[in-house]
Amino acid sequence: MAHWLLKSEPDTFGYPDLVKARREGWDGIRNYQARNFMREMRVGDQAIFYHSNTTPPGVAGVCKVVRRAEPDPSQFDPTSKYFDPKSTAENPIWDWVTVAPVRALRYVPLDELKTIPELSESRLLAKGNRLSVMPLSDLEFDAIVACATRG
DNA sequence: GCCAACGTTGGC
DNA sequence: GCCAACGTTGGC
Repeated sequence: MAHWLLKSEPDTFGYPDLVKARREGWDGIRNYQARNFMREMRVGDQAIFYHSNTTPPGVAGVCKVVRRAEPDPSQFDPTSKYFDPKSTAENPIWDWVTVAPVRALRYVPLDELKTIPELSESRLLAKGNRLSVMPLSDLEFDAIVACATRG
Protein backbone atom coordinates (compact mmCIF):
# COMPACT_ATOMS: atom_id res chain seq x y z
CA MET A 1 0.00 0.00 0.00
CA ALA A 2 1.36 3.37 -1.00
CA HIS A 3 1.34 6.46 1.14
CA TRP A 4 0.72 10.06 0.20
CA LEU A 5 0.48 13.57 1.48
CA LEU A 6 -2.36 15.89 0.57
CA LYS A 7 -2.28 19.62 1.21
CA SER A 8 -5.32 21.71 1.86
CA GLU A 9 -5.89 25.17 3.17
CA PRO A 10 -7.94 24.76 6.34
CA ASP A 11 -9.77 28.03 5.72
CA THR A 12 -11.17 26.35 2.64
CA PHE A 13 -11.28 22.70 3.66
CA GLY A 14 -9.56 21.36 6.72
CA TYR A 15 -9.39 17.94 8.28
CA PRO A 16 -12.46 18.60 10.47
CA ASP A 17 -14.40 19.39 7.31
CA LEU A 18 -13.48 15.98 5.93
CA VAL A 19 -14.66 14.36 9.15
CA LYS A 20 -17.97 16.19 8.83
CA ALA A 21 -18.34 15.36 5.15
CA ARG A 22 -17.30 11.71 5.75
CA ARG A 23 -15.90 11.62 2.21
CA GLU A 24 -14.90 14.23 -0.30
CA GLY A 25 -13.70 14.53 -3.86
CA TRP A 26 -10.27 16.15 -3.84
CA ASP A 27 -11.11 18.79 -6.39
CA GLY A 28 -9.14 21.65 -7.84
CA ILE A 29 -5.82 19.95 -8.49
CA ARG A 30 -4.46 21.77 -11.54
CA ASN A 31 -0.89 20.63 -11.64
CA TYR A 32 0.15 17.75 -13.86
CA GLN A 33 2.58 16.22 -11.45
CA ALA A 34 0.03 16.25 -8.66
CA ARG A 35 -2.60 14.85 -10.99
CA ASN A 36 -0.31 12.04 -12.07
CA PHE A 37 0.32 11.09 -8.47
CA MET A 38 -3.42 10.95 -7.89
CA ARG A 39 -3.72 8.59 -10.82
CA GLU A 40 -1.34 6.24 -9.05
CA MET A 41 -3.47 6.13 -5.92
CA ARG A 42 -5.34 2.95 -5.11
CA VAL A 43 -8.36 2.41 -2.90
CA GLY A 44 -7.10 1.87 0.62
CA ASP A 45 -3.95 3.97 0.27
CA GLN A 46 -3.52 6.26 3.22
CA ALA A 47 -2.52 9.90 3.11
CA ILE A 48 -1.36 12.50 5.57
CA PHE A 49 -3.73 15.49 5.58
CA TYR A 50 -1.57 18.62 5.69
CA HIS A 51 -2.83 22.10 6.46
CA SER A 52 -1.06 24.69 4.29
CA ASN A 53 -1.28 28.45 4.19
CA THR A 54 -2.25 28.75 7.79
CA THR A 55 -0.54 29.59 11.06
CA PRO A 56 1.10 27.33 11.81
CA PRO A 57 1.04 24.94 8.86
CA GLY A 58 1.14 21.31 9.90
CA VAL A 59 -0.27 17.82 9.87
CA ALA A 60 -3.84 17.34 11.03
CA GLY A 61 -4.87 13.78 10.32
CA VAL A 62 -4.81 10.65 8.24
CA CYS A 63 -7.23 9.96 5.42
CA LYS A 64 -7.64 7.16 2.93
CA VAL A 65 -8.50 6.82 -0.73
CA VAL A 66 -12.00 5.44 -1.21
CA ARG A 67 -12.35 6.02 -4.96
CA ARG A 68 -9.67 5.99 -7.60
CA ALA A 69 -8.92 8.91 -9.88
CA GLU A 70 -11.71 10.00 -12.20
CA PRO A 71 -12.49 13.30 -13.93
CA ASP A 72 -12.84 16.23 -11.54
CA PRO A 73 -16.28 17.71 -12.32
CA SER A 74 -15.20 21.24 -11.41
CA GLN A 75 -13.17 21.44 -14.63
CA PHE A 76 -16.45 21.46 -16.60
CA ASP A 77 -18.25 24.01 -14.42
CA PRO A 78 -17.95 27.56 -15.77
CA THR A 79 -18.95 28.95 -12.38
CA SER A 80 -16.15 27.13 -10.60
CA LYS A 81 -12.82 28.75 -9.93
CA TYR A 82 -11.36 25.48 -11.15
CA PHE A 83 -13.10 25.65 -14.51
CA ASP A 84 -10.81 24.76 -17.40
CA PRO A 85 -12.13 25.76 -20.83
CA LYS A 86 -9.58 23.51 -22.50
CA SER A 87 -11.10 20.44 -20.92
CA THR A 88 -13.93 18.52 -22.57
CA ALA A 89 -16.08 15.61 -21.47
CA GLU A 90 -14.45 13.52 -24.21
CA ASN A 91 -10.96 14.53 -23.14
CA PRO A 92 -10.96 15.57 -19.53
CA ILE A 93 -7.65 16.93 -18.31
CA TRP A 94 -8.00 16.90 -14.54
CA ASP A 95 -8.82 14.14 -12.11
CA TRP A 96 -9.78 13.89 -8.50
CA VAL A 97 -9.74 11.06 -6.03
CA THR A 98 -12.26 10.64 -3.24
CA VAL A 99 -10.95 10.43 0.30
CA ALA A 100 -12.41 9.67 3.70
CA PRO A 101 -11.06 10.37 7.18
CA VAL A 102 -9.18 7.68 9.07
CA ARG A 103 -8.27 9.52 12.22
CA ALA A 104 -7.32 12.95 13.46
CA LEU A 105 -3.76 13.31 14.65
CA ARG A 106 -2.34 15.54 17.29
CA TYR A 107 -1.57 18.65 15.27
CA VAL A 108 2.10 18.53 14.33
CA PRO A 109 3.25 21.96 13.21
CA LEU A 110 5.79 22.37 10.46
CA ASP A 111 8.50 23.39 12.91
CA GLU A 112 8.13 20.03 14.62
CA LEU A 113 8.01 18.14 11.33
CA LYS A 114 11.41 19.64 10.58
CA THR A 115 12.83 17.86 13.62
CA ILE A 116 11.82 14.39 12.40
CA PRO A 117 15.01 12.77 11.10
CA GLU A 118 13.15 10.57 8.64
CA LEU A 119 11.79 13.69 6.92
CA SER A 120 15.08 15.45 6.44
CA GLU A 121 15.25 14.43 2.78
CA SER A 122 11.56 14.56 2.10
CA ARG A 123 10.04 16.65 -0.58
CA LEU A 124 7.60 18.11 1.91
CA LEU A 125 10.37 20.01 3.66
CA ALA A 126 12.31 20.92 0.56
CA LYS A 127 12.69 24.61 -0.07
CA GLY A 128 10.20 26.02 -2.51
CA ASN A 129 8.06 22.94 -2.51
CA ARG A 130 4.65 23.77 -3.92
CA LEU A 131 3.41 20.35 -4.84
CA SER A 132 0.04 19.71 -3.20
CA VAL A 133 -0.08 15.96 -3.78
CA MET A 134 3.05 13.94 -3.20
CA PRO A 135 4.09 10.42 -2.36
CA LEU A 136 5.58 9.57 1.02
CA SER A 137 7.73 6.57 1.69
CA ASP A 138 6.40 4.14 4.28
CA LEU A 139 9.22 5.34 6.51
CA GLU A 140 8.18 8.97 6.19
CA PHE A 141 4.52 8.21 6.72
CA ASP A 142 5.17 6.08 9.77
CA ALA A 143 7.51 8.68 11.24
CA ILE A 144 4.87 11.40 10.97
CA VAL A 145 2.19 9.24 12.56
CA ALA A 146 4.58 8.13 15.30
CA CYS A 147 5.53 11.74 16.04
CA ALA A 148 1.88 12.75 16.27
CA THR A 149 1.13 9.82 18.52
CA ARG A 150 4.07 10.50 20.79
CA GLY A 151 3.17 14.08 21.55
C1' DG B 1 1.75 41.76 2.66
C1' DC B 2 6.18 40.17 0.98
C1' DC B 3 8.95 37.32 -1.55
C1' DA B 4 11.23 33.03 -3.25
C1' DA B 5 10.33 29.14 -5.94
C1' DC B 6 8.54 27.18 -9.68
C1' DG B 7 5.00 25.92 -13.35
C1' DT B 8 2.77 27.71 -17.43
C1' DT B 9 2.16 30.63 -21.32
C1' DG B 10 3.17 32.83 -25.44
C1' DG B 11 6.19 35.51 -28.55
C1' DC B 12 9.83 34.76 -31.36
C1' DG C 1 12.82 25.15 -28.59
C1' DC C 2 14.20 29.14 -25.87
C1' DC C 3 13.16 32.27 -22.47
C1' DA C 4 10.89 36.33 -20.41
C1' DA C 5 6.68 37.43 -18.33
C1' DC C 6 3.24 36.12 -15.54
C1' DG C 7 0.49 33.64 -12.08
C1' DT C 8 0.28 30.70 -8.09
C1' DT C 9 1.84 28.51 -3.92
C1' DG C 10 3.02 28.75 0.61
C1' DG C 11 6.14 30.04 4.48
C1' DC C 12 7.09 33.80 7.09
